[in-house]
Amino acid sequence: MAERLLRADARRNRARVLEVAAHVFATEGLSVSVHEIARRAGVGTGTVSRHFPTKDDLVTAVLLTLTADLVAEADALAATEDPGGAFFAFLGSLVRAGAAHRGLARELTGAGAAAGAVEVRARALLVRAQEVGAVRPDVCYADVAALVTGCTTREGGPLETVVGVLCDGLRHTTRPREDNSA
Amino acid sequence: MAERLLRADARRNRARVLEVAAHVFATEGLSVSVHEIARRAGVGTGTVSRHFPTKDDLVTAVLLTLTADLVAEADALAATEDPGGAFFAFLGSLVRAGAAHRGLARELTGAGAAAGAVEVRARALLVRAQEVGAVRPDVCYADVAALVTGCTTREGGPLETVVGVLCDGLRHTTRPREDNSA
DNA sequence: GTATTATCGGGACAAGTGTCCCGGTTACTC
DNA sequence: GAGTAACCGGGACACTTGTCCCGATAATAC
Repeated sequence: MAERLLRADARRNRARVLEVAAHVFATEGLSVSVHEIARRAGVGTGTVSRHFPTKDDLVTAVLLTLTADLVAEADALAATEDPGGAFFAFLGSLVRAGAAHRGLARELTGAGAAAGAVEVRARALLVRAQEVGAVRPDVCYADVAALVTGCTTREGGPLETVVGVLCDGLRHTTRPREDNSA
Repeated sequence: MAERLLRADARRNRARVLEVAAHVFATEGLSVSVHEIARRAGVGTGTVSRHFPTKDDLVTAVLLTLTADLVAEADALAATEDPGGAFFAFLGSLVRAGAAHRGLARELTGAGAAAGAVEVRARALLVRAQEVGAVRPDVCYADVAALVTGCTTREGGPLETVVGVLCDGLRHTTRPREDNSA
């Protein structure tokens, strides 16, 4: 970490830009311009450009702050004794995080540089839940990611219902059919 | 319809632009420029601009050609004697249509001018399926639309699994709880 | 307090977008 | 087949976006 080498005002500005960007991306999507972010953060466009040479760098940095919490939660859940409960709990967290930062929802579950850590954990939780028979065995991570992304697009209402539907659908199983694959 | 007033070449060009736009929007999303669409259609940008004064007009026109089939199917299903089956069948069609035209998926279920007709039918099918107890009563159309949109983002694999998960989750019900609302 | 140097601000630039317009061409009418 | 008007092509324009640069400024070391 070379953060200590930054000057005090530079650290402040960097943090402020990151904060504003997170808020703006969450509420208005990734299409907001860098100029607008700089304006709202009260800095010049050059300042943003220096800390985050590319818009993609800015997006990645915002994603990193988001994924940190999710990664920590996933690791905690992975140590749980209830693989099914752990998976479904993380599913809810993913949806909530995605819905709270709508512009970044797709990137959250994707294989981007920042979200990779989340994906790895989500995959592991899924596999573990499937091994104990808590989640139907025919779904793969891409299926779950797509469905989660969809849930995050639910606007103007509570997320509980969509998450509930999703969990019920993933559960193993509506009607026991334990041995239709072996 | 004033289409008969168009000159022959104008009709041809209009159809060609529409065709190319549908294909391009489907495979590369709405962010493709009008210039690019004109180039691929082998016409000038002015030609596109005249038939569809605004890019939004072009998108709407493409959506209209898509929704026509869906509307017809929905009307046919609405006359069926199995509300549950009708709803789930239409759900599958919606997902397939959305996945085949990824750039327009969100607009398909939305309240845009062109997709309104689809939404009205989907709402009706949902309500009817809920009335006979085939679909859990706590979901609303916005929930379904969000989940369908998610399914359409599933890339590189078969859609059957996600649709299956979605249907199982929506079905009424994993464990009967008929009277928790009344 | 002064010198130094990292950092700032915002104007500038290139690339890309949607939209419009005009001279030329082609299809339809008689 | 000639006249007319609708239509075409693509260049032009205004605008936005991401990125870079440079003179001005303010923080840090001594």
